[in-house]
Amino acid sequence: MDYNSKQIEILNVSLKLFAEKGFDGTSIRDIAKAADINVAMVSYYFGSKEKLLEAIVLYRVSGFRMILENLQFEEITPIEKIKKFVALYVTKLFQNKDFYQIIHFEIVNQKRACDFSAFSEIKKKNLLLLENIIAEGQKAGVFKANCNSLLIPALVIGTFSQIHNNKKFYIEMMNLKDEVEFEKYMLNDFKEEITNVVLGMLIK
Amino acid sequence: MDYNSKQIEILNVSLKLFAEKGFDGTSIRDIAKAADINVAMVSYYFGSKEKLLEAIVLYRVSGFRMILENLQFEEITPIEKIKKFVALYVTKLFQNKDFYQIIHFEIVNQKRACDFSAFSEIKKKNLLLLENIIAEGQKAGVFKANCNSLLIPALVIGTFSQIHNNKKFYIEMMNLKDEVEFEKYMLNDFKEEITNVVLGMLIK
DNA sequence: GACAAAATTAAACAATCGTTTAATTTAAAC
DNA sequence: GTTTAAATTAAACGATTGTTTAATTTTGTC
Repeated sequence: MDYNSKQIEILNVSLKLFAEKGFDGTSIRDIAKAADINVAMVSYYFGSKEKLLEAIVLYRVSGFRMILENLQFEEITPIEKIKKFVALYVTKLFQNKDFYQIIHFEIVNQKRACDFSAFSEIKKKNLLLLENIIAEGQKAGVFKANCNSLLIPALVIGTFSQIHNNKKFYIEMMNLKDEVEFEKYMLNDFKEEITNVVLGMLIK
Repeated sequence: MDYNSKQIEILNVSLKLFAEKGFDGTSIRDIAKAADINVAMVSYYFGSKEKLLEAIVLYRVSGFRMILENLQFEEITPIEKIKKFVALYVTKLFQNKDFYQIIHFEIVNQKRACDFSAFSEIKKKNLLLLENIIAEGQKAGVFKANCNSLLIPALVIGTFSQIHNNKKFYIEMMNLKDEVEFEKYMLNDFKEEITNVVLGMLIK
């Protein structure tokens, strides 16, 4: 799939709108207005609104080229690898939060006949990588024998989403002055805190 | 607010449908069909579709009578209190997962002019209770001095939601045989695992 | 500059949306 | 049994939905 600049504009605009207002809450006319195009262009380029959603998913997933994969071959301790793993994960969540917002709603909301297997495959690969790091740490005698690796990505993604979705609540509770400070918190303090939680689950 | 049995039926049916297909993805005719009523009855009883959503929120929140509050006065150690706190939290999440599904989407999706302050107030009260337990544990010398109490409910709710929203993925990854086994996992093993994570964050 | 393909447009399409109407049935009160 | 209010209904309302049409403009090619 190679899209021209106008198609990419449509993909980005509708990604943002779908994340903000939901797929059903966003009309093609909303998209057309925001992307400054005619209503017919979505059907013309993508076939239908639902196919546009599929195009968004494929477009973003294909951009998910595993930054994580290189971790395997770095010559650092398992603990350092876990730190990097979580840090990269949080950064990626932050950069793609709109995408995650959409996809997680659409996965629950099984209404759409949308294929998310490409997304599942990436999750499986990430999980396998994590298991390898943990096994490495167990072999080295620094990690506990019994730890549920499946819980870790769920914990990182879930906690991140939970806080980000309730942004206003947490800005108030943490006495932050604006959204900029909140985003700084997520990329710095939160990243560190959640890393420590994960390390606490693993280290003996 | 006291609703008759027919109104409660509408509230329950639309709660389920909104959780499954989203607010915008559910039509009043869908609700009417599922609740076996005429389409006009929703407007007749609740005024509008949006007011029905508000009624659902108020109806469920009012039922959220703090089981947690009694924890304060129990004569058990802070560690036991945290264990009970998390266990009650997970149970409540499980029982109200449809409601959480709706409210979390609607909080992000600021489209609706819906008042969720009643929900925020409950969250604040729960947070205060948790802070008291933690302070108690710190005074007793069993909990760390620096721990972000705000992170704990986010972690419990977030991880729970993340796993529950990706039910199919986790059933496959955990080699569970059906949804019944999955629900058992959530109420037993998961509850224990997430409790240990929280305790790991707190205990010295 | 003529031609063909692609891009873009405004208009119309039928379907569905939430809501209202006005008529009818049911229930309760006396 | 009559009266009155509440509950329920089918039908219609105008607005909006996703999509298609057919006409027009733009673009690229020779």
